[in-house]
Amino acid sequence: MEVHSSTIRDVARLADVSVATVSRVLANNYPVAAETRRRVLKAIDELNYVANTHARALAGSGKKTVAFILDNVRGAAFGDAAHGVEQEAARLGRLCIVGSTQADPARELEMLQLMREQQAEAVIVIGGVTDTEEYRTKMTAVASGMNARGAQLVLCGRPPLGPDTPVIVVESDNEGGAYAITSYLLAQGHRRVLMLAASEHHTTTAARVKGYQRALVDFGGEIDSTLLENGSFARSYGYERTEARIARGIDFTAIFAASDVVAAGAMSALADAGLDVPGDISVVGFDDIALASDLRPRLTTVHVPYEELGRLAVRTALEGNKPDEHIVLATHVVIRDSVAPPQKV
Amino acid sequence: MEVHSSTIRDVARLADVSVATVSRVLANNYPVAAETRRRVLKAIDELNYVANTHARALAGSGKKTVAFILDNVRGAAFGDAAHGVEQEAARLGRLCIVGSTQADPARELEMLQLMREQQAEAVIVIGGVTDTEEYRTKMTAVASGMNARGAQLVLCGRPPLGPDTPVIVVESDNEGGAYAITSYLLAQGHRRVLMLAASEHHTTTAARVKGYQRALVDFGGEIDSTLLENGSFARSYGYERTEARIARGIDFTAIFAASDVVAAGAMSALADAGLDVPGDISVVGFDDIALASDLRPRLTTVHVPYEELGRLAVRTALEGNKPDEHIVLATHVVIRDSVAPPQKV
DNA sequence: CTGAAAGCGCTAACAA
DNA sequence: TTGTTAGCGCTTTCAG
Repeated sequence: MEVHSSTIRDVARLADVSVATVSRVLANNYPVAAETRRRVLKAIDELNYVANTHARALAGSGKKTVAFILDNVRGAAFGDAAHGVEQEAARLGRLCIVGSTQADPARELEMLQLMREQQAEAVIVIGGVTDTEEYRTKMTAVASGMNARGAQLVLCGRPPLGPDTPVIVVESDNEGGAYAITSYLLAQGHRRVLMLAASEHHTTTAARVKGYQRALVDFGGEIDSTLLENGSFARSYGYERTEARIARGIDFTAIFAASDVVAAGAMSALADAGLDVPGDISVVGFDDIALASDLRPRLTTVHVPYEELGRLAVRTALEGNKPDEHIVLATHVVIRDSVAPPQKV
Repeated sequence: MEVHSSTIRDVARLADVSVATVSRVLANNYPVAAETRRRVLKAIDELNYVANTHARALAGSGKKTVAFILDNVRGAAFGDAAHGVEQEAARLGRLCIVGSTQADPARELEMLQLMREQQAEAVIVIGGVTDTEEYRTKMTAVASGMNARGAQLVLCGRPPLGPDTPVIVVESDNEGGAYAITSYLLAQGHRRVLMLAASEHHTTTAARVKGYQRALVDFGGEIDSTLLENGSFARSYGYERTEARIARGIDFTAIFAASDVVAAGAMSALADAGLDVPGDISVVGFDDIALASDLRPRLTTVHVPYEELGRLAVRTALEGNKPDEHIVLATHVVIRDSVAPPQKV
């Protein structure tokens, strides 16, 4: 039952004016006699007329739109970033289009293309990525293509592509945060810190691992590769890997989880094994999502300003003037209750 | 630096064919000589051509879109629903547009209008609402208006508007869930259950309060209005109100928070006051978001299938055939560790 | 203050 | 297999 919806012409006919006049009362940007305006408004109301954005956009007017693409709308961290994007876009009078990719690179490219077709003024890609040659090539092409038609690609929480690529990058200092929290653990006396990292070539994880290792080295220790686990950002990974390490014999005094969610899983496994945090084992996370303060003990972690990241991504794209700006937001350690000096052996 | 982006005509010129031919290779729905196709593809590539969705939509083709509107992208529960919507929309080949309203009714109406202008095939409004006469009137008008032009309004997690209104409703059984979990508390021996509800006329809260009170009455008890608090769905409300009640003297043995997030706040206040859960006070929540299993003790709560709610909203709107279907998904109690029989006095 | 008419970029008959 | 052309619904000069 495809109903023929009423157009501006129907309104014009009913109000007995020209379409131009209707357009003018709609846009409210041109003098129209009060009586005429009234008639037009009445007709609009009677016909339940709703303007067609597509026609408007084609004719060169209409609201601009901002698009954002993320792995998954659910993740608390990305949810915060999405919120920042949405907020700022609304503030600047833009509409938002979203797409999620389930971490599938092919789907990411597909969404990117879709967003470009939508004539998005800016497309914001949120979250880390597995860095491959192919990814860089394709993304660089997208960036140039968008730039050529006056649109802007923004990488949010992901490193730059390379020199001279017209892409705005807004990320947080993952390496610095990891360095800081590892140092904190070290300063408390821990020497064997198990790191529960995500997949190896994922940019976010890579930076966090790098900070962790740099702290270890700077502190005069060495890097024990058996203390570095690779997996994912899932809670279940934190739980299972911790459980397995416990079963194999505990050869660490602290756990550095690459995300708060993974930390939650680890803490849960520790509790199930009858181990006390931080009495027996200390645990730290990364992200500082709301969950961190609800865990018991409350989780010591690295704060990442996700919402601000999202807001800045939009603002820089829409109001900035450099198509290749690179912003790095600071992260900082938030000390709560999940760390204590290691037990005497 | 508004760059003139290339159009289908530019491609046609470069490939030395007509625009129709270009359109045909793009749509891939009509025979085109291999050699011609190759030339066109090459031209597209060279010009970095991206089709214009608006023009496509106007000409009567193009991807359909589904829009969804929620209070706030951050909330875990709504995030799950949003995820369901996004997933299902993608599966059915639709693009998603989002808007958030910050619980401002005026903004909700505004977004609704915007979504309609976008020619959204379905507009899904997620989350409860403060039920007023004005809300019903306006929403009913929107529903009819959309229906008249073949679009569908869907209320997700919000009750129906009234008879004969062409709006699909997909909600969960809030009253039943509240009844069940209150009964559970009662069966454990609790008689004085403090309910931390949100704002009074909010549909979601109202249903939960109703279930709570019905259980009380069915169990032969009476309703003590001093045990019903009204506030919001915020964590801070849970914390502060609990803190205040403790200070005033504890006259309850269990707390029923209207959401898990509020329960988290309450548990935190309890812990800070040196009270043990469930030793001293039992606590239950509502929603069963991921947080519930991370709290210590793990929270006994009512499971609400948010993601499924979102998925169903899309599916029913796009594939259903009744423009006024009303679906109610069951909820159920998830027993974890936050409830114990009340202490002997 | 109002109207007529020329597009915006694309699709889909209809011709060839 | 390819080209020509008439719109899709709206905005916006340019003329009254």
